[in-house]
Formats: sequence, C-alpha cells, structure tokens
Amino acid sequence: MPTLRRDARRNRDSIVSAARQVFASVGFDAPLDAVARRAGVGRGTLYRHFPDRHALAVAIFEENVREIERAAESAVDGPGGFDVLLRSVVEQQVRSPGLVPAVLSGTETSELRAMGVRVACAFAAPLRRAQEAGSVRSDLTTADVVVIVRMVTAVVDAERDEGRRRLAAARALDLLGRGLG
Amino acid sequence: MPTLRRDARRNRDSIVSAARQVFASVGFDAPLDAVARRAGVGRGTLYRHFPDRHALAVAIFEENVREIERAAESAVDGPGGFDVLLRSVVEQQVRSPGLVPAVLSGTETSELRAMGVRVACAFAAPLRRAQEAGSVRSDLTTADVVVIVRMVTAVVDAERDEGRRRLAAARALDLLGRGLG
Amino acid sequence: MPTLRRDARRNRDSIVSAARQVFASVGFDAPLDAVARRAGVGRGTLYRHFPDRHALAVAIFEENVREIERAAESAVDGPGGFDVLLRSVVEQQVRSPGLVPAVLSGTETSELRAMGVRVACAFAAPLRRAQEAGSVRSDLTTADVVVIVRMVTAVVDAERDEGRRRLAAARALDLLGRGLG
Amino acid sequence: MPTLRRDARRNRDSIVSAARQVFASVGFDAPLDAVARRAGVGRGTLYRHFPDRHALAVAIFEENVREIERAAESAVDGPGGFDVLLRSVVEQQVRSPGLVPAVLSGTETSELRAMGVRVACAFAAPLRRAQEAGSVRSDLTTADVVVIVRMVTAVVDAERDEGRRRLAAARALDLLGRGLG
DNA sequence: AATGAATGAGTATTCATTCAT
DNA sequence: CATGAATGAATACTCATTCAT
Repeated sequence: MPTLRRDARRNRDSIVSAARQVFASVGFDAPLDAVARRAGVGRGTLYRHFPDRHALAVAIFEENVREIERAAESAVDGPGGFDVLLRSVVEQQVRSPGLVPAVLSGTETSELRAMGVRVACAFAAPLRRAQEAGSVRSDLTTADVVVIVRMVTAVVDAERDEGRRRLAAARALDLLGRGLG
Repeated sequence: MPTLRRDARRNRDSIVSAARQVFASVGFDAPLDAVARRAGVGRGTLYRHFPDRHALAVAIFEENVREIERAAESAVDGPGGFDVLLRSVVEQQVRSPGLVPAVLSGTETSELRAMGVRVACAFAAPLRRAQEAGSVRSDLTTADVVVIVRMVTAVVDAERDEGRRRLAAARALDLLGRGLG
Repeated sequence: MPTLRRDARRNRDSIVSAARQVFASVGFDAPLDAVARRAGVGRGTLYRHFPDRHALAVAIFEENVREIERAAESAVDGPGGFDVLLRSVVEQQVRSPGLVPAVLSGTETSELRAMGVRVACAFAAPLRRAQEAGSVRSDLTTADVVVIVRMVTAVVDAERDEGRRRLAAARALDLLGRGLG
Repeated sequence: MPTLRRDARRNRDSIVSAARQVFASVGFDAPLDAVARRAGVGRGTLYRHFPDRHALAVAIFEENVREIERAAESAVDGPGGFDVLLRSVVEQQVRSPGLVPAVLSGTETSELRAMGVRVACAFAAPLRRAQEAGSVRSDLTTADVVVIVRMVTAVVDAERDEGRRRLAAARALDLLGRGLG
C-alpha cells in the first residue's frame, strides 16, 4: 500500500502514535482498545491497519529505524560520526519506553530481524570510519553494535522517569566505552 | 514460613520448578493453570502458596539469588574471585530463560529491589579485592555490577537455544571487559 | 427496477453470481465482504443493490425459480412432463449447494413464500396432465410437490461433492417414487 | 469423563437442556451467552464443558440417539416394530426444532457420522423383521432409513409451530410410504 | 454512482480468582 | 488441606452498516 488515502494515512499515524504512548505507560500488553481509544478511532479501524499487536510493534520500530537511517545519513562525515550516531540511537531509546518486551517477544519475527539488519547497515560506514581513525577497536562488527544497543536499552528500560533513563544510559555507555578493566 | 509440612514443602518446590519450565517455554505471561498442571497440583494449591504471578517470580529469583550468595561465599579468596562470580551469575542467566519480563515488569517491587541489593552485597567483597589487585577499575560500584548483569541478561535473552545464549553471553562479556575503544 | 444502466446491471449480475459461489463454498453465513470481493465491487455497491443477506438469497432464488418456470413452459406437452420437470428442478438443486439454510431461515418471508407459490404454479399443468394419464397418484397437490423438492434438497445438501449429490438425489427420488412398502 | 462430580453433572445437563431451548427458539447460530444465561451458569462453565458450539450439538444429538436406541430396544418384537420406531424418531424431530443447521454444518464431523451409524444400527433388526414380514420393500437399507429421517426432518423443520410440524411430518411420511405413483 | 475507510455493536474466548466438595 | 468446578471481568475480534472521498 504505497499510496493511502489522506484520511486513512492520518488515522494510521494517529494509531501508531497512540500505541507508542499507551505501550509506554501501560506496557506492551496493554489492551488494544486503549490504543484505539487514544487514537480516537474505532476498534475496526485499528484492526484494518494492524491485524495484531505485533504489526503495531513493527510499525513503531519501523519509524524508529527510519529515524536511525536518517541520522546515519547526516552523520557520515567525521571519524566521530559513529559516536554521534550511537548516542542518537540511545537517546531514541531513552524517549521510547516500554518496547523491550515487544523486541523480546518478537525476536523470532523476520520483520524485526530485518530491522536489526537495517540498523546494522546504518552503522556500517560510520563504524568503518571510526575504526580507520582508531577511535573504535577494529574487531567490532555491526552485529556488535546491535548487541550494544540492546544492552543499553535494557539498562534504560529499568527506569521509568526520563531523566533517570538518560542517566542510566550514560552510565551504561560509560561502562561499555571504557571497559571494566 | 520457615517450617512447612513435608508434603507442603514438596508441593511448593514442584510449583516453583514448574513455573521455571513454563515461563521458559511459554513466557512469563503463561496461564498460571499451566504451572499448576505441570506441577501436578490443583489451582487452589498453587494459589495457597503463591497469591499471584509476582510471588512466583519472587520465589524463582529467591532461589537464583541464594545460589549467587552461595557462589559468592565460595569464591571470596583470590583476586580473580570477582570474575569467577560474575561468570557464574551469567551462566545462571544462560540457564534461566524467560525471566527478563518478570524483572522488567517488577522492577518497582520492594522484594525484587531487595534482591538486587543482595546480589550487590554478594559482589561487594570480591569486587573490592579485584579493585585492590588492580584487575577491575576502581570507580566500579556494586550497583554497576547489577547493571552489568542486566546488560548481559538482555543479550542472552535475545536467544532461545542454550548454546547460542552462552555464545551471546560470552560476546557481551567480552565487549564489556575490554571496552569499545 | 426493470431498466438498469448497463454497467449497473453487470454489477448486479456479478454480485448474484459471486454470492452463489461464496454461499456454496463458505456457507450461507459467509461475510458479505467475501461476496463483494469476489464480485469485484465495493461494499457500497453490494449494499446499494442488496440491502441485506436476505435480498441476496431472494435474488438467487429468483433466478432459480425463473429457470424452473422456463423449464415448465417447455415441458408442458406429454404426460411425462411432470417427471422431466421434477428431475430438472432436482438437478438445479444438485448444482446449487449451500442454499438450504437460506430457505430454512427465511421461510417466513413473503418473497420466499411467493416463490414457493410460483414453483407450485409451474408444476400445476404438468401435474394435472400426469394425474390424468394415471402416472401420478391423484391426491398429490402442487403443495406436495414443493414438499417433495424440499425433501430431495435436504438429502442432496448432506453431500458436498457434486457427483455424490447427484447420487443422493437419485436415491431420494427412487425412495419417493416407489414408496417404502 | 465417566464419573463427573454431582454438581458438575447437573450443570452439564442444564447446559444441554438450555442449548436445546435456545437453539429451538433463536436458531443454531444463537449466541452461546444466551445458552449459558438460560442454563444459569457462567460463560466459563459453558466453555469448560463444551469447547465450542459443535460440541454442544453433539451432546444434544447424543441424547437424541440414545433415546432412539432405547426405543429400538423396546420395539424389537412384532413386524410393526419398524414403523413404530420410525414414527418415534419422527416424533422426536417434531419436538426438537432448530437442529437441522447443526446437522448440515456438521456432516463432516466424525462424531456426527458415528451417530448416524448408531441410528442405522438401531434400525437394523426392526427393518429386517419388517422386510421378512413383507411390510417393507426388501431393497431398503439402514442407510436409506437415515435418508428417510433426513427427508422428514427437512419438511418438519420448515414449520415453527409444533402442531404444524406434526402435520407436515405426517404428510411427508404418507408421501414416502405410498410413493408418488 | 462507486469505492473502500470507518464505526461499533455483538460475540467469542481466556484466565485470575473464589469456593463448594 | 487439596482439588478442580464455577465465575465473570477483561479482552480479542468480526462484520453489518454508514459515510467521506
């Protein structure tokens, strides 16, 4: 469905946005009704756009991934691009609570797996440049980057309050950056 | 309940063990019925021992924490004790899948918080010794250790198969140990 | 609506034909959506032509009844006309599966009742001729003919496959024709 | 489940009885809620006993078939046993409206097929005796008997009112008994 | 006029929790 | 005490019908 009627598009967007908020405050197992209500649409409309909860998670992540891809394109230049990109991804996680269970329960899904690949790809160039500049160890792969994001996200998601989430993220990045030794 | 009739004790243990298995294979949101059935007890019995799902999670973690405390006591001696202890905790996570949602959804609970503290305490002496020996950076706190465990667990729990979980754990520990730079 | 714009007419026909197929394969309680989709029209169009499921059933039966009336006109001549007509009606049932629930649930409707009357009328002349020739017992009424059709239909509709439906019809007609004694 | 707790048994029976009434007055597609309500039990109880609508139909038919089997046992004696048995089955249909859709929609099911076989078996001895006495044509099989029952049932179920149902049954039996010729 | 998006009432279904046996 | 039957609130989901485009 590349082209969607204007109003349908608006509804779809409302729903995804509502899902973000509801999942953030109630959890990923929130009633889908609550999502529909907050989006201001009927049950059926929700179901038309997203046949199940998982489809909703995919849509949310899709937006996140796209944002990461955009960030990757802007940040390609210097050797510090990797760090900037990583921090922007972490910041995204700080502001998007409640999605970890979605990731975990859906690891199997090919869609989510594909998104992981896209995130890895987005990091490819900046990572290479940083490694060439010597600011990142040379055996780090893009798969490792995804792992790193996952680690930070886990720490972040242990907190509710945004400020504390940001603090937790910083500490996690610090531990990761300098190593334990 | 320090003293429990022998058979009641056996029931309780069956239930916790069943809960481990069920949560591992179905997920933490499995029907409690499934737990009771696998434990071979009636609904009422499960209910008598554990008023709700959370109590079950606490009981499971209680066993885990106790195991950690035991490991901490055995490993106090050398400067490598910290590393050994950390690895044993990680190994425990490798073998206990499906509990992350429990941790995440229950972070607020005082019981779980208390267990975090106990884990931190268990690490206190080994950590201090490792820092004195210079094998671990001196600004690392026991709270950081809990954070580290959380990070590794998140990576581990992205996999189902035990072998892959162990591999994932190793990579996460490697990233953490040597740092990104 | 005797006069209908050419394209509207085509739409209407597509819908009735689609309804036949869908009711046959899914059952009379199939979603009307499925009918619209198979007809290649929008929901609204289906709705314009047929305000509800019942109207659709009526339209299908209307075609059937008209076919019976045509058959009756061609077969008026000989004393065997009754038998030929009855067999052609039965053959129609063999080829139109899934309509029994429609008949049953809609017995009350005046439209369907009227159609029953039309079927009875179609049989009037052939029946009289057959009775005069002595090949059909004289106390048989046209109402009985409708009953007979219903009986055969019930037996036919217990089968899915067209071949078996035809076989079942033959057996039912045989039982009816020769009596049990 | 050969032995069922006394109260559970009572509930089960209430449900089947309620289902009979509800299906008779509302139709086989009545909301299951209505059945539960009329039985005076909760939704869950209905589901515990009967996982779906079909299971309910099977239970109803089971009672019917058992009644037929009992009738068959009492009526074995004379050559008129066949006729008596057939009439008692027809009378059962007269008093159990609304089940035809159930039969039709479930023809495929092995349970229902098995019940058809049981009905056929019940008729075996009486049929043989009647054939030996010459009161029933010799090529009639027990499968034909099931067909006959189906035919009568179809005619009966075209009426709502019990009196008219009985009348319709009589006419159908008459047509069948004497044949059309 | 045709389309298909939106609506929401109606129904199915699950499962935590209570309670009779 | 243990059991598992019963309950019903909560939730999922479908689909007839309306209506904006």
